[in-house]
Amino acid sequence: MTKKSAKIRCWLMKSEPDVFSIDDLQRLGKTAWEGVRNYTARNSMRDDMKIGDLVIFYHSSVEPAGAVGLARVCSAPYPDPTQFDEKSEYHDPKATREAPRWILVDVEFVEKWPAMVTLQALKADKKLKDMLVVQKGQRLSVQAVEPRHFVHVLQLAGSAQGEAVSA
DNA sequence: GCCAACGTTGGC
DNA sequence: GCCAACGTTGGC
Repeated sequence: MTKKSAKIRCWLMKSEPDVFSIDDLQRLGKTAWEGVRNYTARNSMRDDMKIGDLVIFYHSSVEPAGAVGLARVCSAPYPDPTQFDEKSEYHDPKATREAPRWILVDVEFVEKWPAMVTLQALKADKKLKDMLVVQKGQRLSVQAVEPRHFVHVLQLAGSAQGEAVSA
């Protein structure tokens, strides 16, 4: 194992499929990851994400919940335009264009998996017991994923990218 | 729909 | 700067 693999940046991003699903991303090709209103999640997008980083797309608040595909970061961070939009449900009256509060990145579609890897399956896998998404009570919507966890999830999913990422 | 866990706000 | 109250997330 070389140090190179440790430098792979991997993420997991949650979305409620009723609001925005992997199918929506596939159809659009890419999207601005609007509406994140949590500072930890924002900081990840603002400070740590780089163009080309791979993202597990996760469907939350749905039965069953789980990982459904792969996306890729495809922009530098920039202010979430919805914070300035009074008509948006994501409007933030405390944000100004001079001092934006909420920063996002664009993500592009990579692949949809043949079947969801359910949260239940993630929780049942001993290799993933330290993965953030399976921890009780955790609800961070943008989270870093350790490469060993990332690769394993892709293997469970039968991802076409799995081989390339682990190589 | 319930509610545990967590994050944010605001009074002090 | 503490912490109670409140609002939200998200699994179940």
